[in-house]
Amino acid sequence: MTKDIETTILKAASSVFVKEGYDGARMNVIAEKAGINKALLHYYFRSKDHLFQMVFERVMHDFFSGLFRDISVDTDFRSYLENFVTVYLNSISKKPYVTRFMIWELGHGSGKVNDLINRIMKKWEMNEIPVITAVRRAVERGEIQDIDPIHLFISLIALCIFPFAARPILENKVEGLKVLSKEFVEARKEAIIDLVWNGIARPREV
Amino acid sequence: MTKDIETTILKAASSVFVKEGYDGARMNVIAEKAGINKALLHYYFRSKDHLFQMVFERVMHDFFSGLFRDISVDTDFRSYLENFVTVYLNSISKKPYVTRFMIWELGHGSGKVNDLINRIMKKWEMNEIPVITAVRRAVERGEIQDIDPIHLFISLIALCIFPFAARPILENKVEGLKVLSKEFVEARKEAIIDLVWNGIARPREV
DNA sequence: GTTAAATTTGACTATATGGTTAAAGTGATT
DNA sequence: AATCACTTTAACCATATAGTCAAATTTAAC
Repeated sequence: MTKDIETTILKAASSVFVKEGYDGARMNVIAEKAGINKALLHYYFRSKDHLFQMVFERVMHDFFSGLFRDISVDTDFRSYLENFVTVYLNSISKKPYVTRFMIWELGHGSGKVNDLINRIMKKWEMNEIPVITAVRRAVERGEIQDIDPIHLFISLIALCIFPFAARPILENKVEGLKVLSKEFVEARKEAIIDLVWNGIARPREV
Repeated sequence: MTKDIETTILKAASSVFVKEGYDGARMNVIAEKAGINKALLHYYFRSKDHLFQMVFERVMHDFFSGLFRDISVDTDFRSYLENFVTVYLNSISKKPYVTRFMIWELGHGSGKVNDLINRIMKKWEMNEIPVITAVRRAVERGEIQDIDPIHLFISLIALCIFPFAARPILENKVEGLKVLSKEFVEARKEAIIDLVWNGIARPREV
């Protein structure tokens, strides 16, 4: 039952890394949590670095490959937008620890995430980020205004991921806000789609 | 010249903490950079923790108090929006290391930032985040649609800060993108204001 | 110019922690 | 039951690094 103990370790390591960060994580804590001792940890995963690599890879690959699969549909842009936002928010709210890893990465040069994204894109034979392609096409088709695809791409990701990344601050400052609650996530979907599609200027509404 | 050497140390510490993060930073490197030795560092700033606290406080207080001052104007919402985006992007692009500290904080419970924001708000006698107030009023005045102020607040911050936070990833994936360049910052301002105000839907444009 | 206080240093300590090792246990295969 | 590979452990090691300290040096006060 080698497979079993390895996944046990990976899960234990995952939870510790998410909670404490890479530097904060202690190998003996991980071992303890996995019900084994430190030497065994090094027997299965050569080093802390290597173990982290495995955990990180597993979590991120899982997340991104699912995401890339689900947003690569070719429809009219309004539907694309709705699908993108829904998929992104569902994914991230189901696995909020992904943002923890993202944040850790951003503080450490982001090499791993960049590699990972490049690998996935190569595997799926994309030579451009799908959102950017979708925006470009929508503009060409005249479905939406002449928007810079890169800025819209940045904006979409920002609108989706930010509440989860900044959760500790938001929940402290906004009374009663629960970012991970189903209510918030649903409201957020609508808010984003509405904002992006319609803006806030008054006239359009009546 | 005590004051002088203290600020010298703070600057050196600041640059090291920004580059290496708290855990990555080494006291002897900071000392070296400040042109003194380790013992002196502890003579002036009791401990690493304490030193970091000082640096963090200085940087963040500087940033936030400037920001809060400059966005607390009461005008029509279109002007408010333009001013907010301009001020935010100018501030953050001038001091990109602030995002590093933010990111560090997000990975460590965010207690310090929360305290700081609370302190500043108390000092300025705010009992609500100014953006939220501004949105609420604009809705009441009928200047903009009936938007949830909290979501718009979240969206605005997200749109502004995200490119700087995710800079390493964005610059890797988007050929030639230089987030800190004047051109990008200016383009970003326009993109945000335009998106928020008008959305992307086709009809309005002609 | 002597004394005292503040400042500065090199050398040291304590400790946390990632990693190693040698020996022992376990179980399948013959 | 002997062999052999795989698994597990307790005890140990090496090292990085925050923090200390007693002595030396500079500065200020009289």
